[in-house]
Amino acid sequence: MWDGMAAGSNKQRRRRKPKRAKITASLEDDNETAAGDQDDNGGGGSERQREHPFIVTEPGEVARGKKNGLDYLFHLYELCREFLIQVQNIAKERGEKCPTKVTNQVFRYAKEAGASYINKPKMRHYVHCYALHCLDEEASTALRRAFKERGENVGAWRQTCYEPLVAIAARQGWDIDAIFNAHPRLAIWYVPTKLRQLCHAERSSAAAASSSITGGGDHLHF
Amino acid sequence: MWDGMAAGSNKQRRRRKPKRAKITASLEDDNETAAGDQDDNGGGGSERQREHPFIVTEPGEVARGKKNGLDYLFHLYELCREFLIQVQNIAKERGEKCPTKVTNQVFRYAKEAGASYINKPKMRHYVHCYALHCLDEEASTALRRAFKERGENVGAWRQTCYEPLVAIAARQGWDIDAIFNAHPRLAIWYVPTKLRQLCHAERSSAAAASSSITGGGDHLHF
DNA sequence: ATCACGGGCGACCAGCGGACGGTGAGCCA
DNA sequence: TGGCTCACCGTCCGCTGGTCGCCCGTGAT
Repeated sequence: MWDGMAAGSNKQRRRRKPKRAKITASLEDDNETAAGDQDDNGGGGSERQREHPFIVTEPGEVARGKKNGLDYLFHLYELCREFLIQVQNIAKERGEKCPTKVTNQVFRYAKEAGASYINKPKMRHYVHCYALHCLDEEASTALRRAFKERGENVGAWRQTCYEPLVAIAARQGWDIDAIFNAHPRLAIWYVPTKLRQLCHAERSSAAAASSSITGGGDHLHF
Repeated sequence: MWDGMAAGSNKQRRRRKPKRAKITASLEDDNETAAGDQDDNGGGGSERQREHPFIVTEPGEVARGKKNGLDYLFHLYELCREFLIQVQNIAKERGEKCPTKVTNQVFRYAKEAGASYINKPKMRHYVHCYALHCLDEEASTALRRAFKERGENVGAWRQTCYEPLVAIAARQGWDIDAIFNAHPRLAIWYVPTKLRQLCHAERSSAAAASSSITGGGDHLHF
């Protein structure tokens, strides 16, 4: 029910050139890659090319094997906030436009500062998961435990995070932007398109249901 | 002093193709072009192609000849606000991202709604003049009267509007963005780059002057 | 009628917010 | 060790915000 909605309705196909670059080489800093990361990275002189994939963990749990846990994911959002604050301070000092959100500029700054493990597609991908963590930590924790127990993968957990957020929006007049903006750590993140669409769709069907139940005087009122 | 600063410091030249299109034809609506406009538009069957240029007028004064007055200019800003509100209402209804500023989308909407006399370069050009009108109507009126009396052209008046705004910023901690955002009719307009630069330059030189006057303990403090 | 002035706004550009899906890391058998 | 699952993030795209200066309307002569 929370999957596939408003996902395939976009304009056209893209992606026409594979164009593999494959530069490799240029060994990175390599040391101290992740929060509480205890893996030895193999032991050869290889450089990390991607971050380890996330797995569903409960709060406080360290991910085993070549994986990262969700505490680390949420920690990345806090890091981005700190980079944003630095970018804001620099902008104010220079009398330039001061960003209020995590923009491309902030991702660029983070990369230049050596935080190469932060990138835009990843952060945008999990924004709503972080939102749930901010807005209802109890519910977030419960969901993490449930999905860990069932052995679900990260994609399944991520999809399911939409549901409680829409329920929160329902309780607060469906204004998901206002909900984000009211929370100091969340206000700096753009509301994900899909979350906004889900809220809108749910509001519409909720309104339709209630007007068909009340049975008149409310529907077709324009 | 208020002219030429930070104006020629940009990256490179542009404009490589004249490429005149010159479509002409396609007669427009033509009737009722401007607020209080009493001109007959020539009498032939010609269509208006540009708005009449602005001249410096005092409040309440109707521009003579083929000119528009400043009351009309400021009226355009109010119109844009109304178009923004309509765009916001449509966006909320559809569950789409809701603009808080006058964006390209709003200018496009205004044009589609028949307000072809509204366009982005014009509105952006005079934003700081409208800002002065909003923030200190007395000072704005005084400036208009002075420049009208002296027979100055619009460009000269426009340039001079920066000065009292920088003075206002000086009194309020130099935060021009905060000043714009605190005013409900101004908050929907982007702060012009040049105004921001002027505030920054003036703050810097004011700080330098005060630290050299106090004569020690305050300057070179980093 | 002609001319010089000056400013309106068409059209441009760097970079933005947003999205997709091919590599290739990773785990299990 | 081979295979196959799945998600990380390089790379794209439609636009945005911001700007410049050409063209021509305009009033004086």
